[in-house]
Amino acid sequence: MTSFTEENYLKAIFHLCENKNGLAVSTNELAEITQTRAASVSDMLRRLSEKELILYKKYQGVTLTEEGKSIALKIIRKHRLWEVFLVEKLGFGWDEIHEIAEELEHIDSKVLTERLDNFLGNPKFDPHGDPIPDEKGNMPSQVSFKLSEAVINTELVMLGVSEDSAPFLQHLDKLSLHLGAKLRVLDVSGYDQSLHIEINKAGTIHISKEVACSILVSKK
Amino acid sequence: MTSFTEENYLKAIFHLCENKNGLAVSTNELAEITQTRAASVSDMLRRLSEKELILYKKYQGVTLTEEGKSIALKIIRKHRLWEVFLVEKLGFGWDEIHEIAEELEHIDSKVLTERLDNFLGNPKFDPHGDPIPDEKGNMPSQVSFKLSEAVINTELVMLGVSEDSAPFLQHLDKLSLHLGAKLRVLDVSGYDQSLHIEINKAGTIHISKEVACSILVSKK
DNA sequence: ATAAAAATTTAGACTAATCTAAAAATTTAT
DNA sequence: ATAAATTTTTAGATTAGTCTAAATTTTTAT
Ligand SMILES: [Mn+2]
Ligand SMILES: [Mn+2]
Ligand SMILES: [Mn+2]
Ligand SMILES: [Mn+2]
Repeated sequence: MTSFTEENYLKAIFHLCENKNGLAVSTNELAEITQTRAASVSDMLRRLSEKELILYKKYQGVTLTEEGKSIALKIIRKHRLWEVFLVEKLGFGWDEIHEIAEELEHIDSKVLTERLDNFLGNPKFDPHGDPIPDEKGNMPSQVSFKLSEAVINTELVMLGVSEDSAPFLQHLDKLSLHLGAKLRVLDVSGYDQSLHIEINKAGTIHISKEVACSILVSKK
Repeated sequence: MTSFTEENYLKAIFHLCENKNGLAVSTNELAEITQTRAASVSDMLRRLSEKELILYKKYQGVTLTEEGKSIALKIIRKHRLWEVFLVEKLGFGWDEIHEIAEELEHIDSKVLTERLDNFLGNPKFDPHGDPIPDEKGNMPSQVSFKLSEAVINTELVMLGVSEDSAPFLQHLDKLSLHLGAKLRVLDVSGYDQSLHIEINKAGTIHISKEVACSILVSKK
């Protein structure tokens, strides 16, 4: 059995690896993301390694074994399914769900997960646009790029966000930037790289480079 | 903050107290219900007492303080709401939900609980007929008595069960004994006190005294 | 009223998860 | 290539929750 804590570590390793294209994750990175000290991480890595959930060479960072990856994907599946539930069924905003899903993701019942998935209509993406792995851990793929890298005047669709802090998501809400919105970059400032964009052919707004970097889009 | 474990102890004390009409609960009773040893219980009681969640005098048993009771009722509220969700929304049988609800009841989010309550239509009773406390901890009350104590030939409605083990509930399923069923006791055996009962004016069955003792009914 | 039995608590030990401080290894800069 | 800085690990301690075995208290039976 994997504990609540072990599951959080595996998930953190998975996410960090993902952002680094498979490169090994460092102790300090994990300490930061799990809100603990490096010493605690070292100790946990030793234990996860004994359980063969990670590949770990002292001082050389860590990656997941197949089994570790499989567990991480199951947690991520549950996290994202519960997020869909919270938004679609209970009417939560996308900025309010992360902490609750952090707890729900550890509920240990295969049949519950599969029934929930069905109840929700087998969604492929969560409310932040993140892909929901299937029972076997396969992620639906979706080609997307940062809004900040879009070609001017191209028709775009907003598919996701790469940050999910509440303040960021609330900021997007204020600007009416929701998943599915049709976007078009009208202009990029030469001074601060802020973007002037059109939303749903209706109005236009200005957004900072930082915001544009965290918005994921595809060509329409 | 109360831990997962502390919450389970408080809930156990609440339920045991309930069955004894407010009398103090013994260490051994708690050890049995929490699946631990008496020594572990003693230790936990010392800690809960320090937190002023229970009234505890060594060797004299334990009762809940108002605060302890309030926490226990919040957990029970969540347990029963999640049970309704599992049956009404996800299609689980009443025999499959207890263990899952044991985990879900510890999810700590007031707003989640209240939104779930609304989503479910503010149910007053769970799938086993047990009352769901409201936000303030008030239990809806319902007068019921054991089927084994019913007067012969009276019209009855099945309101709940006082045991919720899967084998017992599955046994009731096989006999088509569901909440809301209209029952009538036709006869009680002088030999083994087994009952001959009519269900929904449709058919009749024989049930043992033990089963009849765990079925709660009211006059129609 | 004593002794035996049962229930409960204490003592001492263990594991998981964490911490701080110190030691060791690796990386970076001169 | 060596020293300095940074990262990581180890050592030793702490807390929650559990256990077994022993001691203590309460209850029951003679
Ligand atoms: Mn989590
Ligand atoms: Mn998400
Ligand atoms: Mn529980
Ligand atoms: Mn129930």
